[in-house]
This record gives sequence, structure tokens and C-alpha cells, in this order.
Amino acid sequence: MDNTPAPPTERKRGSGVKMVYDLLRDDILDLVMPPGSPIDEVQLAERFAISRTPVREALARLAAEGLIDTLPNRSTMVSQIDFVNLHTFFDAITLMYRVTTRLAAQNWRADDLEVIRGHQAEYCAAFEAHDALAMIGTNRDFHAAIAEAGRNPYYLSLFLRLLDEGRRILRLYYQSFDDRPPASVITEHEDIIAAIAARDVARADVLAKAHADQIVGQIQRLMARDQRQDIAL
Amino acid sequence: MDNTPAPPTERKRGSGVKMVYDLLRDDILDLVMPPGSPIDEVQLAERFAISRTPVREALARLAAEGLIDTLPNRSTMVSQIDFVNLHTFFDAITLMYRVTTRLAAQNWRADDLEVIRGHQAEYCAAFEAHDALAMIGTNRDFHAAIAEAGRNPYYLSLFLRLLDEGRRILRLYYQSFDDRPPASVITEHEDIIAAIAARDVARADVLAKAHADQIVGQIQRLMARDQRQDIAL
DNA sequence: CCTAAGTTTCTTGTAGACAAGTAAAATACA
DNA sequence: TGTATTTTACTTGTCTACAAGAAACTTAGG
Repeated sequence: MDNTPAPPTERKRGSGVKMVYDLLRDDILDLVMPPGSPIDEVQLAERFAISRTPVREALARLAAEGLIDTLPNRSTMVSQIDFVNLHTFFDAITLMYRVTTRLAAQNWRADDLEVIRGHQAEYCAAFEAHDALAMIGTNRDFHAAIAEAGRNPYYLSLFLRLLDEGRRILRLYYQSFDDRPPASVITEHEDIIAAIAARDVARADVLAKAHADQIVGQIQRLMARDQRQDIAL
Repeated sequence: MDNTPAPPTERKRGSGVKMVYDLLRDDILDLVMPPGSPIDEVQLAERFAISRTPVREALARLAAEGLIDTLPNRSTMVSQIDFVNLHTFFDAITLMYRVTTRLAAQNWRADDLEVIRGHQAEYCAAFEAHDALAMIGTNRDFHAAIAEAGRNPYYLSLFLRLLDEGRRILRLYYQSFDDRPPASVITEHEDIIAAIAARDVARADVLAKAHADQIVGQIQRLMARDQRQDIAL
């Protein structure tokens, strides 16, 4: 549990909140802290060698993003993944895939493509290494970069939230493949880049939707399989 | 400035944050505190007769929503309205109008329509009274209720954020009309309700888009007029 | 009179202590 | 032995005090 490199009592003034926010957030999204894990303010404060005040501030931010649930006057814990309403998640993320990719094709500027291609290269590397965590992370960065090139902060913020929540779901997905997902994702990414570069909005839209459908479909298949197992015996 | 009803030193435990959050938020969105207004923690703490801790927590939430800007170690103030990138706001809110109205037509259940019609009635009352603040508020509640009936929490949260940010812009809009906007909005609302009730998704979409276009168009016309005035002399 | 360094003052960030509320444990009672 | 009640322990919410950083003011030097 103690992967914190014990800061040498030497911190910058506003760094405490960011430190615990970032680490806690990663731990939650990477399922290091699975849904339902209790979160103790005092424990966190001791672990980071800071007081409870900045810890509470970080927890408030995580609560605002829905990553942790707080029962007033009682406990606070990592929020559950809402499998029942997962279709609303799929619906929203599919739309955001489409909208952000369309806008990127319309609005990209010179350096945007470099950044996007860079993330795609990183994704390929992670794929070769069969590193699921890296794949999830770089995939997120890839699509986030596309959304940035689209230059709509409102879409971007919702999309980032969805991509991050998706990290938790994708983690389960990759686990079921033993960290060796189908290679099709890479060529799909390449095609999307090409459509954006060509400023072909219609094609970008189609490809984004196909990409989203492919991922959503695979996850839904996985979930259906799990349900069958539950019923099987 | 002092419209706070001085709580009789008798508060419930978790109420402090909510109190200052709600009031500050309303003051910001209703332009009682215009963009750029400085926010002082100590002053707020004294005004509500609480300590700085809950005040800071409320401010953190407002900052997360982008309603206030915090310069580290320096001051914090009401965030500016970004007129330059206003088109991204219009783009996003138009899409959310459409998506939420479509979903409402698909997914509404018995009591949803009652709630929606209730808000529409309130809007009419506010319209008759030429009460701009009430119109903005009830209009927001009307569309929020539709989004709730659509039952997608991700769309709902983005839409709420956009509607709330819109309150600041609409305030300027109504001011320019001397709180007497065109009556067309009411019939548009009625048509939308009818389309939803008939589960006519396509028509709900068309009406929502038309409604959004109408509002956006009027605001853009207003802004263009203002710009002309700026250049005129 | 203008500029630049030093000092003061103000605001924010953090710490540690206390209070209130909740759940579990212990005890009393039937 | 089972249930109701009190007690205890623990967690969160709030408060006050202190420390650090930044801007404004003061003052010295050209």
C-alpha cells in the first residue's frame, strides 16, 4: 500500500492538494483502489506527511467528479461503477467521440497533428509491450489530444470525464483479454488521423462512430459473457 | 451587500458549506457579483458567522465548476465570461438541447410530464410578470426537467453546467429587452412538450434545434449590435 | 523627480485541536 | 439466551492560530 516516496519534509506551498489528488485519482481509475474501498482522511494525511486540511480539499474535488462518495458525518469511499446504467455512459461517450473528432477535422492547427501522432506512437509501443495500463493511458491521451484540437472546452471536459471513468471499465476489459487486445484498434486510430488530416469531417465522424461502436460492442459482449457465467451453474 | 439573514448561531453540522456555496453561486450567476468581483475568504466567513474552512471548501467547489478563478497565493475572483469563445458554448448547448429532448421523448415516464408542465406554467407566470430573473430560472428548470426525463446523467450534468453558465449570458440578453422578451419562447416550449408526450423523437429533435437556434441567434444579434456601438463613435 | 531596494501588510495555505455525529461494543435486563 | 440501552471509539466537520508568498507602500539613492 505504501508506494509514496515519503517527501523529504520539503514541499512547495500549494503542492499538497495536487499530490494527494493526483495519486488518489490514479489509484481509483487504475482500480488499485477498487470501488467500495474506504478512504480515511487521517491515514492519507499521515501517509503524505501533511495535515488533514489539504487532504480534505483533494477529497472534495474527487467527490465533485463523482469518483468518491461521501456519507455525511460517516465514511467516504471509492464510488461504485454503475453497471446498470452503463448504456448511458456508452451513449454519451459515443457522441463525444464523434463530436470531438469532427471538430478536430475542422479546427486542427499545425502542431495538433504532431501531438496526436505522438500519442498514437506511444499507444503502439504500449501495445507491443502488452502493457494494459499504458494502453489505457495512451489511448485516453490520444483521444484527449483530438478533442483539444477540436477546441471546444465544454465537449473536452465531458469527454475527459468519460474517458477517465472509462479507464475503470477498460481495465476490466483488458484483464479479460490477458492484456492482449485485438490489433484492430491501431489501424482504426491511423484511419482517424488520416481523416482529420484530410479535413474530411464526414469521414472522421463515420470512423469515430465505428471506433466507439467497436469498443462499446466488445465491452458489452464481455459483460454478457459474465452474466452467463453467473447464471450458468 | 448584506442580504444574509444572520443565522441565529444555530446551524446544522454540514450546512455551512452548502449555505455559502448556494448563495455565492446564485450571486455569480445572477450577476449580482459581476465577473471580476474580488472574493475575500475572511469577509465571507464573517458575513456568514463561520470560520474560513467551510468557506474555502465552498470556494473550491465553485472553482471546480469554473465559476471563480483562483490565483495561487494571491486573490480569487468571479471568473470572466469568455465572449471570444462563445461560439463553442452555443455549439455545445445546442447539441445538449437536442440530445436531451430526444432522450426525453424516448424515455419519459408518467410523472415526468407533470414536472415539466409545472415548470412551463411557472415560466408563463414569470413571463406575465416581466420578471427576467424568474424567467431565466424557470426556463433553466424547464429544460433541466426535460433532461432528467431523458435519464442520462452525463448529458444532464453537462447540460446543467451550460444552462447555469447561460444564466449569466441570458441576464445580459433580458436586460437588453428591458425584461420583455418575445413571446415565441412560450409556444416553442409548448410544442416541445407535445412532441415529447407523443414520443416523436424526430420532431423533438427538430424543435429543440429550432429553439436553440432561436435563442442563440438572438444573443448573437445582440452581441453584434453591441460591437457596432463600440465602433460607432 | 524618478527608480530601486527594503519593509510592511494583506491574503492565502497549512497545521493541529476541539466538537458533533454515527456505528459498533459492552452492559443491563427480561 | 436474546434484546434493549448505555458507553465507547472512531470519523468527519469546524475552528483558531500560525507560516509563507505576493503586492503595496516606504524610503534611500541617483
